[in-house]
Amino acid sequence: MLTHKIVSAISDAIYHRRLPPGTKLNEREIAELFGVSRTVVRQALIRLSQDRLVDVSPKRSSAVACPTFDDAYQLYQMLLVLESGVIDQLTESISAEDLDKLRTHTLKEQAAYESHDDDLGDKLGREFHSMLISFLKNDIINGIHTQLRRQEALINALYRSGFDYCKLRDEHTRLVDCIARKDSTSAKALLASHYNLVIRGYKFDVAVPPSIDLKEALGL
Amino acid sequence: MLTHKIVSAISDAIYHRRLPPGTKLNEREIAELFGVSRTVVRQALIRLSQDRLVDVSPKRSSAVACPTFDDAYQLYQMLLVLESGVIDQLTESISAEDLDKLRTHTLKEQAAYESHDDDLGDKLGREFHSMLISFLKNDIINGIHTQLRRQEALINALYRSGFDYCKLRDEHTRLVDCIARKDSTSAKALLASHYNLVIRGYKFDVAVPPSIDLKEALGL
DNA sequence: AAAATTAATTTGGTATACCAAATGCGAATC
DNA sequence: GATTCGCATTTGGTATACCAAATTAATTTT
Repeated sequence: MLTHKIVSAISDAIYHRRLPPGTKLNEREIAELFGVSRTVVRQALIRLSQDRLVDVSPKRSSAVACPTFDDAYQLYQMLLVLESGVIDQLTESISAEDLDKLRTHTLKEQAAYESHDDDLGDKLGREFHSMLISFLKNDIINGIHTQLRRQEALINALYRSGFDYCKLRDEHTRLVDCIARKDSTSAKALLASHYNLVIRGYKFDVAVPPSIDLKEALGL
Repeated sequence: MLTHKIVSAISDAIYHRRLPPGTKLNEREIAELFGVSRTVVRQALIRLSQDRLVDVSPKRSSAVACPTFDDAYQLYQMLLVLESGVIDQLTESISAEDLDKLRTHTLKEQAAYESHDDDLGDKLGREFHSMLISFLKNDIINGIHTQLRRQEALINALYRSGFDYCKLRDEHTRLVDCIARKDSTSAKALLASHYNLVIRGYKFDVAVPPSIDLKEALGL
């Protein structure tokens, strides 16, 4: 299915911040870039808009979504709600192996931090949350979570300034400890302050994202 | 936008169990029923498939989704996770007016039960959960929740046998009490047993849903 | 008569064509 | 010189057309 190919390409480009928020997505242009018809592109844009990755207003050009600051708040509230609920479930049922996986992961995060590899640390930090969710083995929850993370990428592209990676990494380690001793209350409190920290790291003065060459951003 | 019209019509028909799971959705047939082109129908089906309301396999006719029993379990786990997280948030911040709204609603549920109006009781029972979620005023969470409830309708159509409305209604009342005294632990325990009860009410021997006249089901 | 094979028809995937609304640009006006 | 009006162009919404895969029906073969 060609549609899927285009959805992946665009959502990947958004996730890796090659397509900044606000970028106009002209249907004919994209169709030509991929060598397909507008029909397919249109279907792809519909999917992406349902994932809140692109804004589509009638008779007006679609564009990479520009989440407001309120959108960001709501997204992190949703992530908090979701992961809190997951932690409630996991503290009762998590296996020893899964706990080990989490611990191993936090060690990797620490290593990335110590070698000052910010991109890697960033990636690992996100993977930590995905890993946590995946332990529930619930496809619905996993799907929704990855969808939320894609939106987060968009928000980061807009609002993120420098992060305090050390602090975040440390919180992941402590979170694992809470889960290990089945202390879901502390775990959730930690999670809440974690996300608060993330939001606080945002800058309000949004720089208008530079316009971008579509062809290059999509890797074509 | 014609697409939206068709999405609404189909998802409404599914939600109100006029379109049973497994119903074949022929693109040309639907196009003709609505007096539109297949292009539009196809776009609608893509949206619906992303909401897990229709299954679409390549080169094979789309059909109203037939969730497995495992899908049902995962859905209720998701609902539990989501609503647990919401309750965590609400117990800290719910307003007196919102609490009143909940209480008023449970009274309505009781009235419906006493007058043996099962359909109304069912409707009110679902609205209770939606109301709870809506108090967070988070569009993302609301959107995902309504999407989940649509899937639930599909599951009910397949697996539901008789419900113990009395018990469910009573649990809603007790849930409100827990929230009122900010006892989120009990509230969540109640919610968990609530959903367990729902699942337990399901019957395993799935009757093959009767085939249906599309035109009638879509109200055309 | 049952099973397998093939021909006919249905049906989904994609491309192209057409229309109308929106955008952009240039000229005319104040 | 700034603003506004109107025309040209772009661009999204929908319909139609064509192809290939899948389903069904028919036919043949064992």
